[in-house]
Amino acid sequence: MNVRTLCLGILSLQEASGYEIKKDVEDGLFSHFIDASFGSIYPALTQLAAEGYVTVREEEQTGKPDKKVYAITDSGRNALARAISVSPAKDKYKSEFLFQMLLQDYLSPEMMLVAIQKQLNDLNEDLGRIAECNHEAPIGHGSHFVADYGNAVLTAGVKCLEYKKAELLQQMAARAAE
Amino acid sequence: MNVRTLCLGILSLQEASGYEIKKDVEDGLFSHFIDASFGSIYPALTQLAAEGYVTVREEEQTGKPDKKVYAITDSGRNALARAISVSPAKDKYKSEFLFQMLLQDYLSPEMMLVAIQKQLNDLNEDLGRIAECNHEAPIGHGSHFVADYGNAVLTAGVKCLEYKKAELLQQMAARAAE
DNA sequence: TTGACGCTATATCAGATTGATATATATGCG
DNA sequence: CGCATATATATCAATCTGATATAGCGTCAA
Repeated sequence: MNVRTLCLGILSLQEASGYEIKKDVEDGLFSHFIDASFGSIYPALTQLAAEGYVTVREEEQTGKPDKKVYAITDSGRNALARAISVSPAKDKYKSEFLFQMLLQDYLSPEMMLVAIQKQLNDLNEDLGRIAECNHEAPIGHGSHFVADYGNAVLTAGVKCLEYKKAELLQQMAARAAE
Repeated sequence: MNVRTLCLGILSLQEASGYEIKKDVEDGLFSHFIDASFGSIYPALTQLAAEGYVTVREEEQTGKPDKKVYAITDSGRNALARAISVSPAKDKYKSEFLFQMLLQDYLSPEMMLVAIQKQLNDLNEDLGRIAECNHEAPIGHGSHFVADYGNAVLTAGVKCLEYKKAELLQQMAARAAE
């Protein structure tokens, strides 16, 4: 799935500017399972507009710079329906943290502890974002589904890491006592 | 973290050809949290060799084509230690499946069921790969750490989806009974 | 024995994407 | 006024993916 389809999907839920789409995938409903940068979002919106899948409207704002608000068209909804009907690609999970942990022989216990703590913070931040989004603006059944899945997976990660952290602290204490 | 560092990390555990590195990230120890294609692995190895971080040796095989076996050098180990000492980037998780589920209004219940079942299969395949790898070739503490984390997270995903699947089947049965 | 298929193995490249950078408007703070 | 921060759009080099090409070798059936 490319960024064009992603934008169509978000615009099918609500009109938005490029900046707002970026916020959705960074802090919003989509943040824990989608990623996209300005460098792909803005060209995608331009292209979608050229293809007639979205309309643009310049909107003046008070206290903020003007923005371009994009809205999906019927033609865009059809294209979206076609795009998400094909069997989706397998999930991709990339973790530099786990890469570090696999190569832990190159790390001091102190550095491992820092890395684990950072990962715990990241996971808890994601959990917080999910809680906030689902409280503020749940969108149909879909948002509960992805929130439940996200909570389940992230909570399991936290639990596992809390255990690993305790184990490590115990080892460090034992070594210090020698 | 780029593919060059990834290759150095794998080569720090064992010598390998480009093809074998690809297998490691596709079916092996790294499969559930790393991704890399031939198009990035082969150029990375060529570059690492040019920089003196790895050595190459052509190896003839019986019953298979020849291969180029890469081995890490001391200079490469230093570069690796430097690279993994910097705080790792945040995990990236991309899920077209969750994107589909968020936009489930565009999907029939039957299509949702197919998607959920496919996701369950994918998760269980990953769990199978982890079990196999850890049984066959555990590499120090690191591989237990990543296996435990992967098991925890993937199992939580399976559990959540089994529940969602049952819920959906119940709804479909109720609708059919009307 | 031929040829179709699959696995091993390396290589290349167009197209997509990232991450950084540039530019601009507006607000608030000392 | 300068500085920081948030909003907003845009661009681009470097990187990476996904597809494709090429080739050696084994197996198995026609």
